[in-house]
Amino acid sequence: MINKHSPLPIYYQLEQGIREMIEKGELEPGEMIPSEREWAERYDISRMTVRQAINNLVNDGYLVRQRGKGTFVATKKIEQPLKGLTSFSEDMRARGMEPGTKVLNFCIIPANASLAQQLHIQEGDDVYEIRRIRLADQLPMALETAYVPCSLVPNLTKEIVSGSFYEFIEHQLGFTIRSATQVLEASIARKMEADLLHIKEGAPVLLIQRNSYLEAGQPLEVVKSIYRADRYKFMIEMER
Amino acid sequence: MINKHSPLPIYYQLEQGIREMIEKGELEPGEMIPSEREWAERYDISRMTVRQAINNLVNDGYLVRQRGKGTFVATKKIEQPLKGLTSFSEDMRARGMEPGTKVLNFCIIPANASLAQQLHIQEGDDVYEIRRIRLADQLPMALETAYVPCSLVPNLTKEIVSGSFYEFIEHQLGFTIRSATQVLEASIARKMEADLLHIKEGAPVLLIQRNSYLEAGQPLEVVKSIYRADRYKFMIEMER
DNA sequence: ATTATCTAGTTGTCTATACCAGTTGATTTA
DNA sequence: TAAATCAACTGGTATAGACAACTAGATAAT
Repeated sequence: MINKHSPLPIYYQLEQGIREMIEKGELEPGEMIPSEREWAERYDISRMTVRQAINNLVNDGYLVRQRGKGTFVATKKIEQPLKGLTSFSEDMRARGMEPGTKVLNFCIIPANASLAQQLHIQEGDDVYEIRRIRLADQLPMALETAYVPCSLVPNLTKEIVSGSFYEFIEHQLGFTIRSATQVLEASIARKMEADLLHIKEGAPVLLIQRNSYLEAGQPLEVVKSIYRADRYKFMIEMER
Repeated sequence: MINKHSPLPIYYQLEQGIREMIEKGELEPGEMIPSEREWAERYDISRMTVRQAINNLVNDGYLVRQRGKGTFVATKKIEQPLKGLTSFSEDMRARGMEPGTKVLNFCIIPANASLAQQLHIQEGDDVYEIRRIRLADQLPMALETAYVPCSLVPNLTKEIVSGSFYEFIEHQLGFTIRSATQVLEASIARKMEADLLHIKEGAPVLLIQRNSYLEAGQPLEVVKSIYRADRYKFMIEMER
């Protein structure tokens, strides 16, 4: 595994070797790998050199160190849980409520500078503006305004957005949403929003902006939502 | 900057010191920092020890190495939109602000039913109750109440929680936080909270409850925070 | 003037060694 | 039997030194 006369650094050769063993399953998750001193002796190299290899693998999440015990193959590769990346409809069903939609407005407008930048299009390009009230068990839950480039979805209709937009995107168009960023912020309801959500002016609301991206990082949509704070909590699980 | 007889590792002291210099602007982005040999000579420590400190800062995105030329302050701080788990201190630093803490209250109380259930302990078992004001650039950012089982951290002191509790947990105790759940909710500030946060009664606030778990799923803490909505947005990135 | 070389600086790699600190299980002691 | 001690492991921190690879600027040779 180690060639001292290779132009490649020794620590790098060892690092690659161990990584390969993990990926091939020769070292199983949770298994203890040979100790640092053992590697050093086996290949007649310095323990510090072994540490450099192992350090890199620990930083990459392949290995976990435990002082006094040993170094172990990480049980889970550092991967983001896809939890939380759900549509409004799925979200509501998961909460045991029946999702619903009322379309307030469906039109095509030219993108302003901010939208254009976020959607990776030119300022002035056509985008759909979709304003909807999202219901849960027939009661208002959120006010939602979505912006989608017309070029991506040329044949969008008001009928489609009356149901689940995500289901249409994923099942009819075959697009896959790869990633999303969400920004959450607390605020208080203004008069118009309060009326639509059936709450009082000044009542707390949760603002959520979601930007969704397809495979190659292509932006699909920008969605700004206003949730009733008395009915909605945002929950997220994180692992590392 | 370096105290050789401190219980804290030398490389760690240096790492903190350099990070501070960057954050305070004493070292500007793009600027070359003193060479490894220079640090070593200045504090009479080994160059390898200096390298360990610098390595960590490079991994954290604070510094960039250039072989043959030197080591430089990174031009752009990697904006890490809470991709993983970060402490309040890390979070604030990532936002370019200086974290701070003011301990309001530090005491031991018996766990009520809800806490006991969440922390996997018996009702009535001792837990620390730590109430702190978290500052960002010397201004109140959040009001935080943490509950930690005394059995897990028998020797917690007010001094420790005046700094970064997470750093203590991970560095001193060797615990690793494996996962966490967070629940976010919008609300409005009550009188007392408003006073402590220097905002008006009725102003919007973001409530965040975080439950953190160690390796085997052992609950470490329950933290309830109240963030000023005018200063704090919660951002999350998701992939699948 | 241009080119080549040298030199002094940087980081990168590697060694051999030392001791500290935590874990575990065997051994001794009470 | 139970508790305390010990010994042999583990990774964590730190040292001093060596040479390689690379960079930039000064110097020498053409």
